[in-house]
Amino acid sequence: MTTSHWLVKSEPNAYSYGDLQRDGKTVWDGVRNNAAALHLKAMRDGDEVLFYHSQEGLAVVGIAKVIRTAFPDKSDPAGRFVAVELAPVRALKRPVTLSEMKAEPALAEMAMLRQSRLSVSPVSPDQWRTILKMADS
DNA sequence: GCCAACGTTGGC
DNA sequence: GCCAACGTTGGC
Repeated sequence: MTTSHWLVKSEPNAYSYGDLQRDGKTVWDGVRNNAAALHLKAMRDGDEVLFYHSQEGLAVVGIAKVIRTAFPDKSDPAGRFVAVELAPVRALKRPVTLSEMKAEPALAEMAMLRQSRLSVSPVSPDQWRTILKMADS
């Protein structure tokens, strides 16, 4: 079975990568965008996820993994959206900032750069490798 | 704080 | 079913 790679955004003052490390795992709910929800549904157990801090930090700071695939998001009264569960893997040795990512030609096609408001987006194997290299991790 | 991008809502 | 108005996200 092949694993895929993803990127999720979170405002660190709402929920940071440090919070995920402290908690050990978390329910990734509250996504209210159809494109993002499709990506959540495509996640498989063990898929690895870049954790990006939006608003403050503006950088990929760590790696998480999917430990529970999509299930109904209890915080959605209409019952249309889904959540997954994530656990921390490791913090990056060095955060990779948005400006570095924008300056890297290998990342020009990255979904999160092309559509800045998308809170859950796919990451190709090449993009994944590039970002880890930029993080020295 | 401002504004661009983009999704959603509601009048017609 | 179209499209203008409005709300939200997120970078600057």
